[in-house]
Amino acid sequence: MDRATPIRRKITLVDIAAGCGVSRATVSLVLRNSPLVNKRTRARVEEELRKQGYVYNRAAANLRRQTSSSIALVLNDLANPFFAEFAAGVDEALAAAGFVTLLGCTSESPQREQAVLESLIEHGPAGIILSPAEGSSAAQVLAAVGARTPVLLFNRELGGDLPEYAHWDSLALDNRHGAQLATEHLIAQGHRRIAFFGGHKDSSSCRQRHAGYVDALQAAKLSMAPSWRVECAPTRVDAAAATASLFAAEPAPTAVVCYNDAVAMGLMLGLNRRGLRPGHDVALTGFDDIAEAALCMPALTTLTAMPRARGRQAADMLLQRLREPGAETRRTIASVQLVTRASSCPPPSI
Amino acid sequence: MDRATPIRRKITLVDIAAGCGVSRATVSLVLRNSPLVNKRTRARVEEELRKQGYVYNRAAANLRRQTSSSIALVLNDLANPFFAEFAAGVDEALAAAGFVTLLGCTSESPQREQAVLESLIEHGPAGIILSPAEGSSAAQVLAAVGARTPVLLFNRELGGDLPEYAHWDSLALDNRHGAQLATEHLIAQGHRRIAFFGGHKDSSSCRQRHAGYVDALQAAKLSMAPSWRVECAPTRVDAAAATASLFAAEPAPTAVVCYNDAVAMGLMLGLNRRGLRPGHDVALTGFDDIAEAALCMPALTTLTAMPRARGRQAADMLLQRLREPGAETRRTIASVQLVTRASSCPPPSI
DNA sequence: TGCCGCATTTGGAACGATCCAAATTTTCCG
DNA sequence: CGGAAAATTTGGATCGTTCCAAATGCGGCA
Repeated sequence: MDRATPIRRKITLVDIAAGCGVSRATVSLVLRNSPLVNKRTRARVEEELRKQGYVYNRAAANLRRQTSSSIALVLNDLANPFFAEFAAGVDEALAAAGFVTLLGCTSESPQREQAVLESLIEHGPAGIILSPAEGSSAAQVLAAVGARTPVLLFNRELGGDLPEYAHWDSLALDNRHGAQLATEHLIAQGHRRIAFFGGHKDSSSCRQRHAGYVDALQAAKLSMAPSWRVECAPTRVDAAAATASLFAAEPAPTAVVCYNDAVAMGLMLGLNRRGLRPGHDVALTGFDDIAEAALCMPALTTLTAMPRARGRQAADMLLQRLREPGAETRRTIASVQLVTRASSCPPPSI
Repeated sequence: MDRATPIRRKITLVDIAAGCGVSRATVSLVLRNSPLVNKRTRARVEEELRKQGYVYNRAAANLRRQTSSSIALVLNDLANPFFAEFAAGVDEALAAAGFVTLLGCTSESPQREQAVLESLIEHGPAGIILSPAEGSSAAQVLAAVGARTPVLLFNRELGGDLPEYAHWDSLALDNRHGAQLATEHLIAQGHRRIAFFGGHKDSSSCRQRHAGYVDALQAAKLSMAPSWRVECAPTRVDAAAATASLFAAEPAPTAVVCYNDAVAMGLMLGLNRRGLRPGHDVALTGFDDIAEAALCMPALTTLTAMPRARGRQAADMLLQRLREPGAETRRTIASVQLVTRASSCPPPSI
């Protein structure tokens, strides 16, 4: 049976031109809404476009015009709800500006990051939004993407220095001030023995958050004990396992500023296992305001960075850079907001 | 100082060819690792490529070869952790196969879905992985993408019928069997009055899950009361608000099979407000195994679909389709697994 | 020396769009 | 009606790569 198949070879400008007796150039003008073409010609061409089911070949156009209509978004961890929201925001803003998003995930591995960037750059994105993998270095990223493509760094700093000709914009969260807000809030609740829990010292965001915590304690003239600074991987399981170290020495803290929400959740688990009720016997705060923060028992006091808005902002910053390649480098720090919930209770003794 | 600026115009094959005195064609052969070129020539060319910092222009190559190296991934809701994990899995498998992921989010709007598909298709993806927005119809999607590009439908069915020439593969979850497993588990725990809570009847996944619930009840010769079937939007707030309907008539259920985890979380909230302790006075189960399911109090018994593995599977199915365009349409149903946690307690009276 | 076969290299056309300068048609006005 | 100005259309070159048929160089052998 020789039933007509609707899957035919690709329709191009030439087919349309032939179909309605004009030249390629005219069809091209119609496609781009040029005011040059005659109304009646335009109507004829548009009819033919519809009839033949033409689809524009943006790759060919980009090749000829030396332009690009894509932006690469390279994330260290898409499965993290914070970055998923961020990605949704980026895509939203890019789509609105007529760009498409090329996605790449690095799973926190600098090697994969390098490979992903090398692969994406071959597709000629107009720019790159990069949330670096932990341990990724400026030299490495520069080698992969070259100096032609503008990069916007999100959330983390790169190790090592960039040569001065690579002026990369960045968008970071106000980690320091955020942690300070959380700590001040706990102090205001009446706590005097406050620990900082989770994260690794070699992560820039962890250092910054810890610094904010120290700021607040010093401003309130409160002291810290060495056992009140516990490092662990920023995951629930690790945090749950590390809980014991907090209570290794006397006096134990009555409140804990956690590196992030995941760590805080793990700590809740760990506290429960020790027979301590989080939000009752021990106060705690997180960072990120992931969805479960509002839901867990007790609901978690945390800092929200509004990741979707940050995604839109990152996209807008990069688009702005494309518009003005020569403008001065921008290093934006987005403020974060304290969301007070049940977990940051006053100390039990009061 | 006339320090060389690393930002120059784009380096092409011609630059390399000129730089080491061979022809374009030879350089092209080197790039594609052709065995035709002489060893010494290859070495010379590769040196020059390195020296000039050449980057391959895949778009130009794709244009010439009539190929594509991208796959579009269109999701109804990237902010949902389930889809974020799925996307990470898709990207992982595509990257391994040398493809890049073009991302598109539709925010559950068929209109945006149409727009997103129309935009992405202009970039000429080799195929599309689509998790349709609620209410999206086959005709609409077909109009946007045409019949030339293979589509893999994930998770949901499209409204309306596809013409037979558009043979689209699909990957769905075994909603029916999953809900049946959950219901059987509750029956095994001793429950006799079991409700089905949440979701909309016009959603295919909700119908399927409800069917599995009915299967289990009928197999156990248990009856259902009309008030034990409550519809609500699949969000926490709506579910919390709808809780009262479950207890509108006597006798009230002792266990509840929820449409998904979000609904289950909302129900927990609603129960708490009524002074009922979920996982104690009322047993419940969810669906999806989102991250908070393991964390909430009580931890939620639910069904896991292993979204990252599903993402890899979806990508592999589509890649397989690209390899064999003529192969028979595949409609795969991925099994789901029951994860038993504290929320599915025995009835209080036992 | 001349010819063959093998290994290697090459120039021109092509992919599907856009740019541009020039050609063609239409409109307007004396 | 003629001719200039305006409006519209057009063919050829081009973007960076790959394909292809043909050219080149070289060693071996009669």
